[in-house]
Amino acid sequence: MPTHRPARIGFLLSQLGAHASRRFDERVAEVGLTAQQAGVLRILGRQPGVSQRDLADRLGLVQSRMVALIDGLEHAGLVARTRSEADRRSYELTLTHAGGAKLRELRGIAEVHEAELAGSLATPQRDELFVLLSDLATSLGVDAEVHEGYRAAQGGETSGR
Amino acid sequence: MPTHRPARIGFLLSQLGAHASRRFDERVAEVGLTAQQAGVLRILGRQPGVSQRDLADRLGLVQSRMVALIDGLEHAGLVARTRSEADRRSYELTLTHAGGAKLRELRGIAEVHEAELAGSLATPQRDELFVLLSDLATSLGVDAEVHEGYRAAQGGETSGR
DNA sequence: CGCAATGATTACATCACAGAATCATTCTGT
DNA sequence: ACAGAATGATTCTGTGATGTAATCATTGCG
Repeated sequence: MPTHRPARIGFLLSQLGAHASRRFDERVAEVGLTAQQAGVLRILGRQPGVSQRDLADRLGLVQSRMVALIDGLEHAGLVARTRSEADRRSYELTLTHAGGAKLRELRGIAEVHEAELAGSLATPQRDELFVLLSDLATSLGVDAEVHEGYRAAQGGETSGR
Repeated sequence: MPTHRPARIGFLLSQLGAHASRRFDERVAEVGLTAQQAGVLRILGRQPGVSQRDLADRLGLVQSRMVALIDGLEHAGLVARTRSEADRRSYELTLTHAGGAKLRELRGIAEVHEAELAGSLATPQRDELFVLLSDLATSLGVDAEVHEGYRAAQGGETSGR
């Protein structure tokens, strides 16, 4: 056995990723949103006017799922559907005024979330960790923009957990 | 805004954790298991004779879920149920011979998995990352043993993705 | 001895999600 | 300009994962 150190990094990433996701879910739930909805608001904040199709691709889910997702945001008054004049099959989705306010609120949440997660590390370590994780994401092709599903990962990892 | 660097570490952890979990799922699926089942085998390998109740607590799921989980492993001939003599309500779960073999197979998978994930980092960086993640896990109370669910985290994180 | 607590099990409800079919609209080739 | 393919949104339906409550046998405590 050449590399006999157990497979810990994969295990830790799974654990910490699950933890980070769960905590984030809880925080956004406190302002009445799901993480998916938060993702929609984020994208619309940076790129108003995208279609449901675009959104679905970006967030890594199917079109049909997007319908109910946008329905919820529309009923909550955070997102507006406008028929595109260029292509009347599609909508141009935009944030309402309330949607913009909610997005700013979410950014505050993200900062608190970050502080909770990385707050125990001293600044140099935090920077170092950021660099290492970024490198990893790049070499693994984990794109910040295109999201690739995210299913359960119960009990796994074999050599840890 | 004091810390104006966007909340990237939480985001990266979620992304990379999802990626790691998904890839691990795929790999264990190739040997006919789910990640949950792999988790059961791992624990039984280190601690034979535990009950379904113990297992459920350790893996962070409910008792009722454990029934079908063990059923599958039992039918596959990897795990054996034996009535406990001390407490005849519960079972003592153990790995069969085939279960032990499967566990060794899983350990090989975990090594390949680790190599895929962390392989792009040079050894010193990999060690550094391991230390940082371990510190994080410790200070966040993310225990390697007690697993805390793991639900979807679609589209979230607000300031990235 | 009798009642509360506990392990395993079953039955039931719910929820997220994917996939197929549908409808309106747009695009493409000729 | 027109017929057929492609595309965006929507609806419907099936499936799988999971939690909760009820049930049964057994144990432990007073």
